[in-house]
Amino acid sequence: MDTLPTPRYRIGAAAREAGVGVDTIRYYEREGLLPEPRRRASGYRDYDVSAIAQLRFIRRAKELGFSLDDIRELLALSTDRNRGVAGVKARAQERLDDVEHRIRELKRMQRGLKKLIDACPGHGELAQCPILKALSAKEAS
Amino acid sequence: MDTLPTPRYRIGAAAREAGVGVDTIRYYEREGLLPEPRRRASGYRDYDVSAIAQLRFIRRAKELGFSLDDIRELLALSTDRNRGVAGVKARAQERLDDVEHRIRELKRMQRGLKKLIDACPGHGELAQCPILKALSAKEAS
DNA sequence: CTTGACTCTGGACCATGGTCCAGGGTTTAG
DNA sequence: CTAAACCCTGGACCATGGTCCAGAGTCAAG
Repeated sequence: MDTLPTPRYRIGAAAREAGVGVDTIRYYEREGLLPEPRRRASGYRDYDVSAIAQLRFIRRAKELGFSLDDIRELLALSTDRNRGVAGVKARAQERLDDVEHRIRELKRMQRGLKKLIDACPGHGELAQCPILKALSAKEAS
Repeated sequence: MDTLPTPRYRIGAAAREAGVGVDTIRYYEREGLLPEPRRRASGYRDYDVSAIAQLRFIRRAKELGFSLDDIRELLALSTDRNRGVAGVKARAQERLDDVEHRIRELKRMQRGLKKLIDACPGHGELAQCPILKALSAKEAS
């Protein structure tokens, strides 16, 4: 049996499939996050499913809090036979530590804000507002 | 008894007191986050404790996740006798909602990352790496 | 064969939150 | 009196992550 022709995408279709903008794709290519795709005779970029997958990878990684720099590195590791798996795991662990740190920070904020909101009657003199008091804003000059 | 002379600060001292940079203070002033201070005969900015307090307010609010836009609004509310207290409380509530939303998002990331890390042996074939698999990165072209 | 939708390139532009610099004047310690 | 440390202004510059534009070529439907 002969292989089915794999689907091909022009940039617009690829963008729709991956849920990103056309300009974003070209931007990622410039930034080295996406390999340069084949070109059609017309000069149009010609993507296959693996490019779509990589775009989704980038999107998901971004959702996991990776910066584009992080992602570039992750992609590089994914083609490095030596440092590969261990490197990827280490990156992921770093990202997890970072995420957990951010959760702790946000919980601190949450406690702070809750305390202020609970203490605030929501009416009355500005001078009595515990939120402003706590933040101690004053006019100068 | 006569009033004690209130302490006065030049921009450098104010910056040290508030824990921000000199350029940052001038930036906040340009952006309308800090009132224009008095000037000395020399033209030097002349701050008092309330300006220091306001700088600390800005710093703390930023730590609570407020953007400079948010903070500008908070400062405006704090001088608005009508919408004042209720407005401030509402802003704080919005910020709390936002913080809680971000905590939920980060916990989602945390679960995702944990699952990947636990599944990854840390060695072996790249092709077998569950982290890369999950993110489905492939080379195109 | 025309029209509209799509694509190309190179480069400008956006918001955010600063940071740095040049070319001056001021203040203070020794 | 001088040198160091400080301050002034206006404007350039930085990273991040895109977004938009002009002017030109390509492609599909009717």
